[in-house]
Amino acid sequence: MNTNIELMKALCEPSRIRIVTLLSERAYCVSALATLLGLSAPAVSQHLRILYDANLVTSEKYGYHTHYKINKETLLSLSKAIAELTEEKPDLCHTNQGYNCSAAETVGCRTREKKGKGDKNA
Amino acid sequence: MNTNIELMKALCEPSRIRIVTLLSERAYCVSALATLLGLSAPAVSQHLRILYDANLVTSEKYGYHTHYKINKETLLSLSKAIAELTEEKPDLCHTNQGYNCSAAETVGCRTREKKGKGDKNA
DNA sequence: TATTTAATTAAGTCTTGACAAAATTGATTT
DNA sequence: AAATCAATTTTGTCAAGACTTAATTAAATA
Repeated sequence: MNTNIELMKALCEPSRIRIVTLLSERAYCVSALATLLGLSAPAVSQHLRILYDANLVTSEKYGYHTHYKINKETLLSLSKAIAELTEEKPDLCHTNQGYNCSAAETVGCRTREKKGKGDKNA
Repeated sequence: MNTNIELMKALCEPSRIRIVTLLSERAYCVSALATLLGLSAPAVSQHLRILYDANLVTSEKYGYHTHYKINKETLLSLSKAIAELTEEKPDLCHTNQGYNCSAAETVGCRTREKKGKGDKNA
């Protein structure tokens, strides 16, 4: 079993997300992925090792090649975990390790500005 | 709008996953999160900036404090995108940028070993 | 207006990890 | 067995980014 943090950490890297996306369409061998991604085979192999350890892909050897596939079960469990973050929870306000943040009454407010949006210069 | 890669990159950091998990239970101000996570307020603020830019959280000022909440819409869209990776796709084998990996016939196989599992020593 | 408080930004350090190149492993084929 | 080929592991470099402290900003209250 994997924690969601392990899964997210494994998936967080752009190249690895691309690998998983490619593997969601079909199985590929290492050198195929390397060509498609424009990376060296060792680099891809290292990414696959991380995805494999996180149970996000499976591998099988066929002659010279090793084919990698996504592990749908793990991806679905991650998807579910993320969706569950949006579900209503019981109010744990006072039980949270001694920290009791004052309530969020609706008073005047001003939201944070997006970085780099708007006030570029004049 | 955010690409899934942007979202995953924003979420990939352990502290940020913990922040989102905490915010999934209730809104918190920056200093509350800093206390709960054992980090400095600037560190938390920087994480929140990244989550905010990725549309994963929203913020509102209440008096001295700024309350942060998760953005359920974005989390659900990410959850959906991950689930969609597991859906069957049409075979794109030959259209993949010129790379035509040989088919994956079922032959003898041997799977990769988990790192650190098993052969620790004698 | 001066003071106080929370949050943000800036500056600098230090760790992590992505990548390439080289060396190694393991298996297939002649 | 020797040659060949894909994949992995090893080694080293370099950049990205997480974090702290210090400085700054912005708002609320006296």
